Amino acid sequence: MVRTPSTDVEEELLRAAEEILAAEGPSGLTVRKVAHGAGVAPMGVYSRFDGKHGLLEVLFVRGCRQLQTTIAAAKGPDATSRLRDSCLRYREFAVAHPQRYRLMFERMHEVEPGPEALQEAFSAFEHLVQLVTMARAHQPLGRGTDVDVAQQIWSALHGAVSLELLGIGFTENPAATYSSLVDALLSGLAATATDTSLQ
Amino acid sequence: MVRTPSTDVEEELLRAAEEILAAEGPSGLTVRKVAHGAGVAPMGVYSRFDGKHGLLEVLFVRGCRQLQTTIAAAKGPDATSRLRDSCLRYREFAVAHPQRYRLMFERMHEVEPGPEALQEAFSAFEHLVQLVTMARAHQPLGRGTDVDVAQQIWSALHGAVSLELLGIGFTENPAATYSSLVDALLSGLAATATDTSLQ
DNA sequence: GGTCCCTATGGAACGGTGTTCTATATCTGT
DNA sequence: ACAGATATAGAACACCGTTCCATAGGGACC
Repeated sequence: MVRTPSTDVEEELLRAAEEILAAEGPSGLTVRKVAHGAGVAPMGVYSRFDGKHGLLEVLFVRGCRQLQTTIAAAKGPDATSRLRDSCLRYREFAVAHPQRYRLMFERMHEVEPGPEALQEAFSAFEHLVQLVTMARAHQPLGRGTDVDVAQQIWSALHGAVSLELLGIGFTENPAATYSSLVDALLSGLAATATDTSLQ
Repeated sequence: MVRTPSTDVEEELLRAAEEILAAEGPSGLTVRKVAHGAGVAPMGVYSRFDGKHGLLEVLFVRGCRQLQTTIAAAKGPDATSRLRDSCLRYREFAVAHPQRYRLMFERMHEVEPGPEALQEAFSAFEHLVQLVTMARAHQPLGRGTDVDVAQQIWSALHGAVSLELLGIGFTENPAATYSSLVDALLSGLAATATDTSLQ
């Protein structure tokens, strides 16, 4: 029924798209360039995906999974240190794949991820929530629900990474400043913790 | 020598641009729309400003000044509480003028502010640095230079605001989560402070 | 006041974008 | 081998920022 393509065009399009993204950034990601890189006419992007929007959505989901994988690899003797290690790996991912991070967050308005993409993609955030839950099992951490605390941590991480990628960081050693921020926030969350039984 | 324009076209263009920005967001800001709104041909944007880039740069500088004004209005009995109030006003500005904040940071790659725009515009950040300096005169606050600490604070504020404006905040009460984040970070900075004489 | 000239402007045109349409070439099933 | 469906290539469309150029308009001088 379904004609099997001679070459897997979808994979070729995604390969070309990620190559262009890494080389030229989100601005260079045009339908014509991606199609040309895959040896296909622009129409292929519409038959295989839902136009540029669908292509970007796939790249968005892929990026979120990579980010989750990076964070999930955090190691440490206890839950708190694993949470801290996850925070540090968050920046390492963004620094290692700046164009991908830009596409996912700075240019999220172009991606316009649908509910399914957001839901399935942001299990990365739920993983952070789990880290918070486990850390809270051993020590108090912040106010509000686990989601609230995870959101606060994510906010700080994203803000630091975002400003650094935007090039408007005024600090000399971004990694050290980032690390200090993580230490200060986690320390402050432990200090300002309240009863979590109400969550 | 210079022909005086019948109406101040520059002001009219900026008025139309800010009107469109507030109504439709950065995506709706097209040269043709702005020129039409000002009753001028698109060419006017190039004779009065340096094309769309120059127009966006002016909007960027204006936004930074508004942000600085908002933050500078912070009140409090001591420097620490003024710093905390400034942090809260930061979010209030973003929530009150979301499209402007988006243009300034989320779409900064379209604005491409030049060195002069960055220098004169980001005196807002220097104001934050001054707040940190004054707060540190009364209590220890964080590690590193005043700029380092200010950068950490700004990172957290921007990250929280950015995620909220992106619509990927999973918390129920964004204002409360934001306030908790500020409290936790300031508390943590005070707790993780080291000798600042090395700055 | 009349004339000339310069300048700023309006409108068309250009290259590029995402998207759509349609004729065609190709592959599948009989 | 043939008939039919299908995916594709290429042109076309609307929009974007930008540029070019003829022209209408006001300022300077007589």
